[in-house]
Amino acid sequence: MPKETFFNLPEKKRRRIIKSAEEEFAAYPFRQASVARIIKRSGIASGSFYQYFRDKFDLYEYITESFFDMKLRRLAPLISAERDRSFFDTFKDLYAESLKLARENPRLEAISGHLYRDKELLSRQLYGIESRALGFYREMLKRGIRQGDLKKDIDIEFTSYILFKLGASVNEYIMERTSLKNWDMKIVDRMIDFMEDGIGKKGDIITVVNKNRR
Amino acid sequence: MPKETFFNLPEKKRRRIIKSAEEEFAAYPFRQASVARIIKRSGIASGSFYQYFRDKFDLYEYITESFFDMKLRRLAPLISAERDRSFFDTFKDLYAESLKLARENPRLEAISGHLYRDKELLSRQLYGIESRALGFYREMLKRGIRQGDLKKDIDIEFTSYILFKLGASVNEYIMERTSLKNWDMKIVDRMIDFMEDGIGKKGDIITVVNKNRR
DNA sequence: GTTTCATATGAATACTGTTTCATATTATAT
DNA sequence: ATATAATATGAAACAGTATTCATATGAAAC
Repeated sequence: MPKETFFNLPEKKRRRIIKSAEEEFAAYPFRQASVARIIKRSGIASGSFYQYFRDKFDLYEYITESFFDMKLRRLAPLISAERDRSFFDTFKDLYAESLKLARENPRLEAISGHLYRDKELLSRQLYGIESRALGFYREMLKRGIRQGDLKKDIDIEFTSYILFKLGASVNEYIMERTSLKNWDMKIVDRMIDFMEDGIGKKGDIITVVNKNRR
Repeated sequence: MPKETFFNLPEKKRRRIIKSAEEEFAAYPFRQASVARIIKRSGIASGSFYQYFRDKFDLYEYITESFFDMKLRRLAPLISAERDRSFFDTFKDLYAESLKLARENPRLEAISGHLYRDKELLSRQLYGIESRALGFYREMLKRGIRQGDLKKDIDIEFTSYILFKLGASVNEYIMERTSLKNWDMKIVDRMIDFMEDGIGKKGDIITVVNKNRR
């Protein structure tokens, strides 16, 4: 947490500092990001920086935590049990929303892109992002099985890990390409098809649709 | 490429240097790996280091390239067209072999683990590891479709990317856990099931097995 | 024994990095 | 107007980093 001094600052100055920091952390992973450059860009003295923040990580943590908080606030309503959507539809909703969020905040998205590639950072307790996300997927999978949307013999531990990583990869895939109209969601659909049915060609199949499928 | 001086060295010394370097690059990603520590551990003078290698990257490149060369030599026979194995069986063979390789060379495996997380390093021409691997998956997919093992409407570009990332993730998953007997291959089977059929529960299905399926 | 060549050495160089600290400035309260 | 507290400042300290270079050592050649 930044020091009180930082929060006492006039908003304009505070915003300028945060913006400079976001730019820096978007351009470079944490370790390569330079306090010196953040200072230069935001036009404050190096001494001041340490009046506002304990150290580089303090600022980094503040920025990323804020972003994840916002993300969680936006995604939480989508998994509410009352919505009565199938596992895969919920998954799609979550994806649509988090892609929208990413497009609205490309800087923050770039920052968390770096974060996801940094093992050491990922496992620092305060975040526990990886384990939080895994827990989240685990619960979704359990519900999916209860609802009859998923095979009931899947390895939850393994599958939650795979979905977590798959999600990050698809995100990267989309972010690295320019966005044409509706293109993002086409990719998401492809991923969900992949998750749901795989890529294997079955024999010639006659399917008797399960009645209570949502 | 290391300088000639390096290759003129007595084998024992050469091996000691390489071992120290491997330990360093296994413990730290490239940028954090320290030439000073490699020097200390291998007991050579800092000046000598630069008699042997152009710079830190020269040594790093030498180590990683050697590893990938070996890997390729071991995997290449498995994709020979004469083997007449299905797409998924080939995939499994490749996985089994590269896991064996990883278990035999944990240090080298750790090094390439770091490498896969480093975007900048991954895209340096000399490697082009990512694009090489993607090309490899692309060809496998095309053949899988020709053989009738895969759905014919898959997006090859997207799917090869996904398989590449999925492979790396599963590798990580396995490497992070202690190896019980046959446990590795159980995980690989799970991944292949996931790839082939997905996790979605179909309706009650009657399958008419396709006769020319291998 | 002397010359020649390859190799070995570690102090010195030339950074870039974060963080501290004593001091100056400004704002607030009395 | 004075005292007190909060904030601003940039030089300096400190801890690294990779790399260079002049010199020393050792081995082989003549």
